[in-house]
Amino acid sequence: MSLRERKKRQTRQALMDAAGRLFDEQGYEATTVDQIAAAAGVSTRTFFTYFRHKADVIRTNSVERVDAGVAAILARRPGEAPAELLARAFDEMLAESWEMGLTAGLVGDAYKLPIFSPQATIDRSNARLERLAAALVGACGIDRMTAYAMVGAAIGAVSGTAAVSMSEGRTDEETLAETSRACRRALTGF
Amino acid sequence: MSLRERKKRQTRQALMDAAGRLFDEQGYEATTVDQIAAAAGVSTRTFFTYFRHKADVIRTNSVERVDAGVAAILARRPGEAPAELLARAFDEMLAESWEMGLTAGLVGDAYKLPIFSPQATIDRSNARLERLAAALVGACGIDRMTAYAMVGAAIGAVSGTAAVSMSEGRTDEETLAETSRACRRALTGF
DNA sequence: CTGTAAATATGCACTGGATGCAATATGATC
DNA sequence: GATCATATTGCATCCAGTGCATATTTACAG
Repeated sequence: MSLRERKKRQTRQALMDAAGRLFDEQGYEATTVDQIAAAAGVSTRTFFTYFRHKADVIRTNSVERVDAGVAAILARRPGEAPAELLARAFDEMLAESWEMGLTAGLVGDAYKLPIFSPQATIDRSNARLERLAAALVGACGIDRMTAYAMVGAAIGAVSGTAAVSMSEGRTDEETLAETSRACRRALTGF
Repeated sequence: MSLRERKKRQTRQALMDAAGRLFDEQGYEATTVDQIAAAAGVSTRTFFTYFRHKADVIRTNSVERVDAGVAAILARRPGEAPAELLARAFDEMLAESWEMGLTAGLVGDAYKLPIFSPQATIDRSNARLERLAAALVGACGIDRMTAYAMVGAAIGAVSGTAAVSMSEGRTDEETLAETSRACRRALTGF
């Protein structure tokens, strides 16, 4: 790997680390991009060459987690039902999510559809939805609509459960178990 | 109703009308709050006394639609299963949503959990999730966690389906039917 | 080692959303 | 009509995000 590439990764990581630390310390809203950039030792302008939005510095993590989910889907066991396969994939993602200490990283800010202008393309933040759904279509041969509905339902169930679980002060382990269960129920019926 | 109250409603409605028209004409992003306020004949600052955020001028509609959903839940038929009840409630909301011409109004920007800072309260935009879940708990006596998971799954399924349906250029009627179906499947199993 | 081209980083100006505050206007009340 | 509460407004300010021009750094050829 070239020096250039190494430096880029280094800067990117420094920004993510600084952001994570500052968000933990002072909360997301209270942290400015200026602070993150300063803590990472680069200019504010440079932050935006690495991340489109302030929130992207978080989502990038989830992108990597979605990789795990996609991988799990692609490793489908012969004959495995789509619902069960997706549930397993979510378990992978959730586990990794918590390992990284980003409690709601996977679920937070999950959707951001363009509300008006039908011609608007789906927001980047929907990339995870799209990737998982596409993998599911490829692995199981189900139709797109169903795949999107399944992934949407799973994310929604996880999100809703995480919200209530955290608000009730559960531990991370409990929350993890609850979200996993909710995800399965969303896919196989309540 | 007092003159004061009437004027307030009038101004509020004028802002919502202006926003809806401008959003339709030029898209959400391209429309500035300045334009909305000007079109409604008030100052920019006044816009923010009526709506917290630019997006609220839309969400207000969806709040009213959630009213319909809550009402449907509260009118539970004796012995009706929670999943079926919630599915019916979503049908009400979706139908009203499309009637109002806000294609993705119900689903767009559905979740916005506070990602970090565990002590942060759930974002207002989750109000609809909370209201529906609370109604479901009250009407059926199921536990909170399950209720949140169900509502989350339903919203997620609708959201995911709407995204793909719109991106494929379906008509509103088709999208409505697809989302309704997806919602049911999320609640009763894929 | 040096000069050059490409990629990166930075500063600066500017737009747009959002908030706080103080001043002003308007409806309610007596 | 005087007075009080409430709305409205302008203004200053903060922060996210973008465009553009400039400077700095890396890659690479000679």
